[in-house]
This record gives sequence, structure tokens and C-alpha cells, in this order.
Amino acid sequence: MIDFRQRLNDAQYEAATCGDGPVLVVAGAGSGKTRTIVHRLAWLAEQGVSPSSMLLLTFTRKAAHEMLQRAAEVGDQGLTGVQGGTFHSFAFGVLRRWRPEWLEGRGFSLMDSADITAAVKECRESLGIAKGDRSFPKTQAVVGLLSKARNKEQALDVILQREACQLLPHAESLTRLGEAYAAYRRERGLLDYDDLLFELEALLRHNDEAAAQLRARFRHILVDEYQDTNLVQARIVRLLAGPPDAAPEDMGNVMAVGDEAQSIYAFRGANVRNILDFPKLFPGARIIRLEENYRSTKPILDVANSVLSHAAESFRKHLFTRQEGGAPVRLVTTLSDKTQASLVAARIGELLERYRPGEIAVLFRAGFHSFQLEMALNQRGIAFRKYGGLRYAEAAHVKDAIAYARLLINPLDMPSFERVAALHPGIGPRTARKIHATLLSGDTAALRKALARHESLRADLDFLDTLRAHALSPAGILSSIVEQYRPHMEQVYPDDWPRRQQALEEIVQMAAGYEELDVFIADLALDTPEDEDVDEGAVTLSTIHSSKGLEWNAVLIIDLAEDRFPSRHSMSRPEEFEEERRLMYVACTRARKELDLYCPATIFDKAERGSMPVGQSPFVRELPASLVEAWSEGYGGMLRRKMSGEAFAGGRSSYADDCQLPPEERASLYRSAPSPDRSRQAPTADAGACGYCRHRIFGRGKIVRRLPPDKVQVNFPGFGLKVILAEYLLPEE
DNA sequence: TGTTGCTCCCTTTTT
DNA sequence: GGGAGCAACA
Repeated sequence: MIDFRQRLNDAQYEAATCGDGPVLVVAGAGSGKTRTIVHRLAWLAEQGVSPSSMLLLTFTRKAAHEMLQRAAEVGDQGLTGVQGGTFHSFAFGVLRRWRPEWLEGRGFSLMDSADITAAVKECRESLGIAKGDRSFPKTQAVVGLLSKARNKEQALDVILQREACQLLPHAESLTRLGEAYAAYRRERGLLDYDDLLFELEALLRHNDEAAAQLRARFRHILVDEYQDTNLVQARIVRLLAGPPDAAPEDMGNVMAVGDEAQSIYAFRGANVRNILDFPKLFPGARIIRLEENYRSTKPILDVANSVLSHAAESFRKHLFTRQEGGAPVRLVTTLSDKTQASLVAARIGELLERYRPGEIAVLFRAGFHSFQLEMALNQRGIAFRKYGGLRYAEAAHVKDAIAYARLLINPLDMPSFERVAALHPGIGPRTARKIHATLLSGDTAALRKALARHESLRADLDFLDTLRAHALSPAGILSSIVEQYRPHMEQVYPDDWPRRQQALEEIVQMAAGYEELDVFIADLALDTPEDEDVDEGAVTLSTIHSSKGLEWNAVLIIDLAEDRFPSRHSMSRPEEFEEERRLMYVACTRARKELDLYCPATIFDKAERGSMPVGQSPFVRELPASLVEAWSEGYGGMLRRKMSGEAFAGGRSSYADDCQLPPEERASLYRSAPSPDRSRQAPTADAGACGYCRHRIFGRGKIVRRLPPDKVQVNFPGFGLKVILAEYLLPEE
């Protein structure tokens, strides 16, 4: 028996051991949410509930995996057999069993993001929409807009109106394109990510038998990260609990766990109303709040609380901890993004003396922000693993290898055939399509003729035939494919194929746990499967979005600069700026013991072919100086402690006081819109005009070039740093 | 006719 | 670094 009282605090205990009925657990960051869920599962099992009637819906498969792993270790007996996964993977599993009606007994396949892009592109071409019109959004952007409209369940024009007025002239074309894309999927028996959810909802509404079976099976539903569910996901939870008209007492048991202060997925349709309206959807719901933070030291929590204290009313929150003391939060200003990378790498080297690699993470706003750091870590020989950004399965070489596998499963798969064929010199889309048609016609003579000029492609096709003839495991198949693909890779990526080769070897590892190749490929599209071997020996690099729900002893947040974090895309709409703030809150609350904030003073800009000065992130600017220990990079890459009176550390007035420029010139440097609530924020212009870097660094650089009309290039030979800046920013000698 | 090479542009976050 | 469009080459 487990001593729940002893292992949990009062609120956690209440949540873990409450009886039947709907429950909403509002769990602040680091308040022991996972612990509570794990104990909830264990408690249910002790009450005689069968694990197979518990369903745990989480945001990532990693989170589900981790919780189920921990559940298996709780108590002496452990707990296995709980169903867990993301909404999408759950939906995929259910729909594999109960096909949607319109498929009429046909099979269906799940589209990965490349399929979706290709499909939308094909639809656009066949409709002849916007041929050569540069103002028409790129395919990727179109895919994003269509998906956003579906996830928010709003008409496309409404989305455009709110988020992209410049595209309003294309509203009609985009709507037609959306319809064509829907027809495309229906004709071919394809489901995209959004379809999974809507089809599952339709099934629960219209297929009484399936719905009844699912409801009978899953008596206890736990939903994690409820603040990031969208409308259809909330309806799915409701429909799993009982028929649409069920009385409250006849519904299954739903426990939703979430924290509105950590809602960071509005961009893909997540709706905070879900958590606020939970009691309406589930009348009589009990609400339990977990507010004590066990994760972070007080200095870290103070910074996190301060970040949120500027938030819009409904998201404010104050976490408390009983832990006193702890290392101060460090705020490090570096000369450039490049030196930031080497300083962070050096700092990681230092942290590795105290922590295991798996206990250190670097977080950033967007995937590409870590490129320089990745190089710096490689130079130092520090192993890292990256989450977020370009997904593993989207890297070109992985797509190539997967194309072989998909062709193996389904020879009709045109896009995959095209992909494999294009690896061979002299074959482009046109020739590939012709050969594919010949191949399908079964005319061997014609095929032999077509392939005569493309000997190497024939070798690849023969290889696939051989593979088909042998019954290999998914891992065995992929390992052969990787070997077959290798010469192509060496040709196409002469400079970095060894790195890519390594990534491909991982795919074989990942596939090791699978029995069916098609399930593995679907899973790869749904969420990168875990390759467990690599984890512990590597430092984590992650987008903040992908860091959700995780924690580390030491967390370093980089690129806290204007236009980077918050993202410049978020500056025009107040609600998006607010979401960036919650993102910063999520990032800070990932840290247990040490938190470093890095602000580069200049950032390399390709277009200008030099580094451009950048202002500090408003989230840093707002921080009271007393909450951080400020450091700055001096000449020669040394860090230097900043004294409290010095400009910049949280000193929103110090800019204005130091400023040598007349106010109208400052205003001309106004880079981006300020946060919606001006009263709480120092004007961006102050920082933009005379931030710390501009006086100190630029004072010692050499002007090497004038760039008419009003810019100059300043070099700092000691750092290999070139900076382009407006002439009038130069300090007067 | 179809492939390849060149240039310009943009580059958020995810299932 | 990648996608899209355009021009030159086989």
C-alpha cells in the first residue's frame, strides 16, 4: 500500500484521492502536477480500477511516456497498461479501428507535413490560383492559415481580418484553395492532423456503437495541459465522458489539469476559455488548486513572478515556496550573438562540473536561434540534443530515407517516388512522373526502356523489390534503406553528410520498438519517437514551446533581444504579446536551481552582412535590478560583474538619463510597437537609441566603411565583429 | 521539353 | 538555409 498522505501535500492529496465526478486541477508551475497525476493513477488502481480503463491524454508523447514510466515505479506493484498519448495519436488509434463513414471501407493514411504542403501546392497549381503573383502567400503560410482557421473554428476571412489584413484581397482564392484541399483529401483517403480530431469528434457523435464502446472502456480520463486544448479537443473530452445529453451523474470521470498562466499555444487554436469554462461543460466540477512551488529556488521564483506581474489581469499568478536561499539569477549581456554562443558554451562547461548533462538546458524562442550555439558546442565537444524547431522527420535526409520506406508500403505513393527518383542526376519531377506511370502500367518492356538511361534509379527500384521479398522488421528495413541511400547522401550533401548519417542511424534505433512499419511512419509524423539511449549524456537545447512540462537544474535562456524574444511577429497584437510573456514565464519556471538570462547587444543580420545593434527584450528591461545579478562581456570575452549603479540592469530610467541624443532622434529609432500597456513599460525607443552596447562597444570600434546614405560599418578586430549602424548613433569623440 | 543553376526573399511557436 | 521564380543549358 502507498502512503498517499505522507507523499503528497493537502491539495495534491485531495486531487489524487478524490472520488468520482469531474475535477479541474489548477496546477501552478512546479507545484507537483506530475507527481499528483501519477499518484492519482496509482490511487485509482488501489481502488480496484483497471489500468486499461484509464486514459491519459497529454500534450506530447514524451510527457505521457514519462508519467506512465513513473506510475510503473510507484508502489511495489507498479502500474502498467494505462492508455496514454496525445489527442492526435489517440485519435489515430481509434480511427484505425473505426473508419470514418466517408471512407467506405477504404484504408486511409495519415499525411505528414510534407504531404500537406505538397497537396496544397498541387491544389493551387491545378486551380491556377495566383500564378506568379508574389503577393500571394507561400505554400507554407497557406497551410498555416488553413489550419489555423480550422483549429480556431473561424472562417478564413475572420482569421485574415485579425492577423493578416494584407492578405484580405486573396481571401476568396484562399477559401477556394481550402475547399480544394479538403476535396483532395477526401478523394484520396488522406487525413491531416486536424482531420484526426474532427473525425474523432464525428465518430463520437454519430457512431453510437463505437462511442458506447469507448465510453465503457475509458471510465477515467485525465487530460494534462488542459489550458492548451482547443475547442474540438474539449468537445472530444466531453463526448468521451458521456453522450451529448447525458446527465452530470451519468458521465465518466474526467480530471483536467492545467494552468492558464502557462497557456502558450493560442496560435494553433488553443483556447483558454476551455479551462475557465470547464465547470460549465461539466456541471458540479470540483476545483482544486496547487499553488506551492517545489521546483525552483526563491530567486528564480521571484523573477518568474515578476515576469507575470506585468501580465493582463486574468493571467496573474503568484507562486510561493518555502525554500529560502539559492544562487542568484544571472543576467549576462554579451557583445554579440556569436560571443553569446561561446560564453554559453563555456558556462555549460562550468555547469557540467556540478550537474550531469541531462540536468542542463538552453531555451530559446525559435528553432534557428540555437544555430550558433550548436556550432560552439560542437567545437567544445559537448554533446547536445535539440528539441523543437525543424522536426526530426522534416530534415531533408530523413524525408529521403522515409520516402523509400513509404514506397515499400505503398508503391502508388507518387510524392515518395518523386523524391527517390530526384536523387538521381538527370531526373526531375517530369521524368519521375513519367517513369512512375510506366511502372504502374505494368508494361515491363516500356519500363526497361525508360530505365535504360537511368541505370542508378533501376538499382534503387531493384533494391526495393528485394526488400519486399524479405520479411524484415521495421528496424531491419530502415537499416538497409540507410545503407542504400548513403551514396546519394554523400553526393547531395558533400559538406555535412557524416552529421546526417548519424541522424539516420538514430532512426533505426527508434524503429527498434516497432512491429509494423506503417505504424512507425505514422508515429514519426505525430511526434518524434524517443530514442532513449542518447538522452542522459547530452545537454538539452529546446524551443520554449517544446520545453513545456519539463524541468532542469540549470536553465539558460538565450537571445533575450528585441525582435527575437518576444518574436517580432507578436508585437502588433496585444493578445500575442501577452502570450510571449507567458512563454517567458514558462521558460523561467523550468529551472530548479540556476537560471541565466542572456542578452546579446548585437545580432548578425544576413541582409546587412554585418551585426546590427538590438535592444534588450522588454521582459528583461522590466525586471527590477534587485532580482538579478548583472554581468557583462568585456574585451577579450571576459565576464565582468556590473555594479548596481551602472546603467542597464533593470534600470529603465538609466537609459533616459544617460542618453546623449535629442529625443526626436531617439524616436526615429523606434523599432517595434511597445507592449499594449504603455504605463508599465519603458518606451522601447530609449533602449533602441542608447542601450549599453552602443556607447561602450561602439566607442572602441573602428569605422571602416561608410554606407550611404546614413550608415557606417564599425569593426571590432578583437572580436571579429562587424556592426552596421546608423551614423548618428556614434558617440561624439 | 525538362533539368539545373542562379537570385531574391523570408525565416515563430506544433500535432 | 530553403523555397520560389526565372533564365540558361542539354
